[in-house]
Amino acid sequence: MIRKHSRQRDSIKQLLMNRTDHPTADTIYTCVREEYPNISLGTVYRNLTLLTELGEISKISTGDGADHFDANTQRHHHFICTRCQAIHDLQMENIDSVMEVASRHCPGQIDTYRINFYGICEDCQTRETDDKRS
Amino acid sequence: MIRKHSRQRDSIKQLLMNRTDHPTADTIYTCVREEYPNISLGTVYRNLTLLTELGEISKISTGDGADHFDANTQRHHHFICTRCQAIHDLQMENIDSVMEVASRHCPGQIDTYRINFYGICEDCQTRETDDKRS
DNA sequence: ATTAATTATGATAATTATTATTGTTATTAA
DNA sequence: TTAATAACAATAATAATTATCATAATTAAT
Repeated sequence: MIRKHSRQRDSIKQLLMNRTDHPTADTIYTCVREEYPNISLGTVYRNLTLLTELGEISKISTGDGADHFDANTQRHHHFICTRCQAIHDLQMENIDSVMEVASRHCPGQIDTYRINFYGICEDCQTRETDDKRS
Repeated sequence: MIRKHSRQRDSIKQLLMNRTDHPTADTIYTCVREEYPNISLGTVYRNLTLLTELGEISKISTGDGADHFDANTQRHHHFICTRCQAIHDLQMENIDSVMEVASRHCPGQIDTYRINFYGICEDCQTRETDDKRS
């Protein structure tokens, strides 16, 4: 299955590399349309799936609506605000030891893992304080 | 918002408490229909959402298709087979230290976290070996 | 026990997120 | 330049979930 180059795919990947939030397919579609007004949402999905399979980007499922995408493929985890749904990258020390702990009672071979941390982000906390004040 | 009791909700929760796999709304619907043949899929979804909000059950999003549900509300994590999609509960030692590690660079207050471990389960590994043999 | 108030239900329509189909266009290698 | 084919845009289809609404079940007060 030889791949051909495509401007649309490049544009999608570039967009994703230039931002640290983690847009959904639909948001990416809206943005890429500024460069390619005729791009189809199907093309966005197709390429996001392809790039994910190739390991060039990764998919984040928060369990709340649409999937999000991330061009940072190094192992890292996410903090998800349960109020505004924003997803923040979490820079953190290596904790692969959790894999070993998990392995001890695991009915299978663990290849990888993902951690989602949930809470209220600083912006929402600030906003809350402001709201009370006014 | 006072709640009224409902037999259907009881049945859904009971079903979930009697099994350790983690059925989807649709599977739950099929099973509960044996007791309540006229129950509607909407009722299943409504009650699963309600029970989740009340903290009596929890929702598992694997990032692959439909959400799954779990009546075990104690903090635990999951091993997801990337071949057969089975979800296994992972009994494991307390690793809340990861929250502290994460907190150090986290732009907000962490309330909770979820870990999904991914890999091939023993059943699928065995099946693979058998397939090669035959 | 009867009634009144209201939540929950079943049936079904609507919505959201995503994938599949198809005829056309762009990319690549010869 | 052309031939082969991957990728495209447009759009239909599907899957998962939520919303609507008239009726039934539950609860609290008589």
